[in-house]
Amino acid sequence: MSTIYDVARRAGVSAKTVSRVLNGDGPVGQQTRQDVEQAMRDLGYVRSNAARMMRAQKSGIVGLITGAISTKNQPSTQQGLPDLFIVQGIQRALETSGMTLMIADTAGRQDRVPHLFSTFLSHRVEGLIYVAEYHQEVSLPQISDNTPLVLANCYDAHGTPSVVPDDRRLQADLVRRLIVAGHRRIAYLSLRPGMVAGRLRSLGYCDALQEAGLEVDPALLQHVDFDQPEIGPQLLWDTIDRMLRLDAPPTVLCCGNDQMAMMVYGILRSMGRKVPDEVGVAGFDNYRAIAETLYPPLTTVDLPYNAIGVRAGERLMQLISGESRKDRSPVLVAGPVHWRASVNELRPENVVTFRTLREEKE
Amino acid sequence: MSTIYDVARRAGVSAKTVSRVLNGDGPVGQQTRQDVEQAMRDLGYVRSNAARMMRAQKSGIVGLITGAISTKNQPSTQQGLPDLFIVQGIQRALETSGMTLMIADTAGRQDRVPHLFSTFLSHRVEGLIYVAEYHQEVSLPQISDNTPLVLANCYDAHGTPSVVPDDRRLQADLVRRLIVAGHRRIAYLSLRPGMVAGRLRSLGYCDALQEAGLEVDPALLQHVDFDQPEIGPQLLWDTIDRMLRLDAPPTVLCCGNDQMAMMVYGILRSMGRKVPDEVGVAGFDNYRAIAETLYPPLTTVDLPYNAIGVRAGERLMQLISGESRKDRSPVLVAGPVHWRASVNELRPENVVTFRTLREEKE
DNA sequence: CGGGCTTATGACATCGGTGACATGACACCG
DNA sequence: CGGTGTCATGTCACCGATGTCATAAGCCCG
Repeated sequence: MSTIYDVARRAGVSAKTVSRVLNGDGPVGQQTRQDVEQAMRDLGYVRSNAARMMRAQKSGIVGLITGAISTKNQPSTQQGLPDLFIVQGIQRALETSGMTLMIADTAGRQDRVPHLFSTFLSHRVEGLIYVAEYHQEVSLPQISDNTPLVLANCYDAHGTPSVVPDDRRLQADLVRRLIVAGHRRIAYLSLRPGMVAGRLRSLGYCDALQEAGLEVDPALLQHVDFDQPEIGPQLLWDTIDRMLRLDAPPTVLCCGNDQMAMMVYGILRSMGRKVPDEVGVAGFDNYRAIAETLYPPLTTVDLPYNAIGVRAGERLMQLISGESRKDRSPVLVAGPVHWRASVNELRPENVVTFRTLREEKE
Repeated sequence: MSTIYDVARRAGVSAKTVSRVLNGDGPVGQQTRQDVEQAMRDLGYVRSNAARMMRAQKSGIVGLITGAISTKNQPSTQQGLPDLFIVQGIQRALETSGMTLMIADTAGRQDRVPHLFSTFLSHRVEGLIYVAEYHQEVSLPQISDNTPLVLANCYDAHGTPSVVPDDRRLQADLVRRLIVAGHRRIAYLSLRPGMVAGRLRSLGYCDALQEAGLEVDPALLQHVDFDQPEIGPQLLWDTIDRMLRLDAPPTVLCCGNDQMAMMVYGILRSMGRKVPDEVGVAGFDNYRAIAETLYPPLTTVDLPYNAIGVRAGERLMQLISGESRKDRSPVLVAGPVHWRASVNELRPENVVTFRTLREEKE
């Protein structure tokens, strides 16, 4: 691989002049510039980042740590997929700034994180992003150095800058939309409350009902460990069966996520219930491979992992450039509701806008 | 960030001695070693890769180019997901060798590839891997340099080392297993023949039938553009309807991939056909989020993207270390059949082993 | 026409780590 | 006891790009 010296020799100038052409700093004569550029082309010259960075003390590298890539095919759940979208968003955000992304993977072992941090520091990364597989609280080793760190899809107790999905608001938005469509008996099949997302989404469900002046019926708010290896489908079956036998059964089942919704489709059909005519189904995530391919397509809400990545990337760039080191509050990201054929709009006379509902209430 | 000189001063030795401790090359006295290690700990020293590489002319970095991360959420299909598993596999393979992975994304624009190559070369990567979103032939710009390149999930016309899924064999394995289960009328709903995978899988289907002495009935081998935006489901519906109305209808529908199988589930149910009792369904990919969550769970074959990544990583390491530069044939990767509840084993009297079938034939 | 200014270019040191080589202190051996 | 080998450590140059300062030519202006 050729160096500026090779280029300099070939162009008959000094190395410094080549450097000037490369960086456009000092003045360079018209002819000289052309000669140098020609020489670079002839030699297929590519500038060495390592040497460059040694002087500048800037690597142009951002480190990304994730469990995404490896934990994902162990559990059968879809979990871990999101990180990839987040990673994509981060890439997009960094692209603009000319940073290169270096990715490392915990391979599912949290204890490797310190080692990965260290590897990144040896590359003198200018910033770090930690991406979690699902919305959660994490506890990372202190990075001694003053390398900025941003958490994506997670947060910690020290107030490290973070970007997380606004699960509560998203679920509320979806439920509001169901209410607008005329639904009043809305069931919620929640994820384990041990999961942050499960808790927040349940809260969002309650928010929307209360805003509309509807009561939260405990019989319609159940959590189901649907992804338990053997018993999961059975638990889900039982819960749905119980709900549908209520005197006032739900007209729509809100599921903790799209994957649960897919399982619910199968169960409802095995029960002989038609979706959406007998009962509607809604998901969460807008996991398109599922939501759009299911029959009928699934009404769900977009958890914009991409946007989370973009925001995390932007946040990091701010920190690197020294701006806004102060702002400590986590960034919340939301997305749109996708209304598809899995939920009916109820008969017009029942359909009132949300606004109307609130006005009635007042 | 501290340097070896800082460490050296603190430990009261020369920089070279610190270097020796770091690399364990020359001999170092017991006490000296301890002093140096202590000093490194005190200062939180992390060695600079840039400086190290300038001397050694080794970056310890491997470049990875993929469209995976960005093209994936544009089309609604599941396409692009595989790359992530491949990336994971590559990570695993490189981990052992201490290489760091640098990832760049085409952001869906093929024309950015040359630029990405150049960025990587400026980091003096020791090797490159190009990962395609789906099994295909690609045509990449020549990398002038002698940096080794491995193609994963794709191949080119120049015989660049590559690792691809053995679609033909995988499909044949699955169909063989169906035959062992007693099925004789096996339909194949193929992906577009424009796709490499579609062609190869169809061939594999034929292979298995022919091996078993069964005839390939053109009425049972159809290709369906199931992921066409509007008409896809309709096309699929028509094709299945036609097949099921045959005098000798198929007992099992083999789908081009798991996503098509998911759609087929919905269609069969809307037709009032029970899976697996009236007709079986089989997929391809073992896309677990779908295959295991569908009800009933889907019989499919594992397209081991992970393994493709691992093999690609290993192949690259071989090339970097100079071994086996000669071997030009692509590496084919296969995986196991996953037998689940979506296909029945037919009545015992019909069930003959594959071996028996062949023997009968002879 | 000489001083001051701009433009174009080069010489050299420097970043942090490591290879090549040198040095000094012992130990071992004939 | 001198020669030879081994161990522990240091000195110095060098990798490639770039910041600092120097130099040289050309030009403007009083």
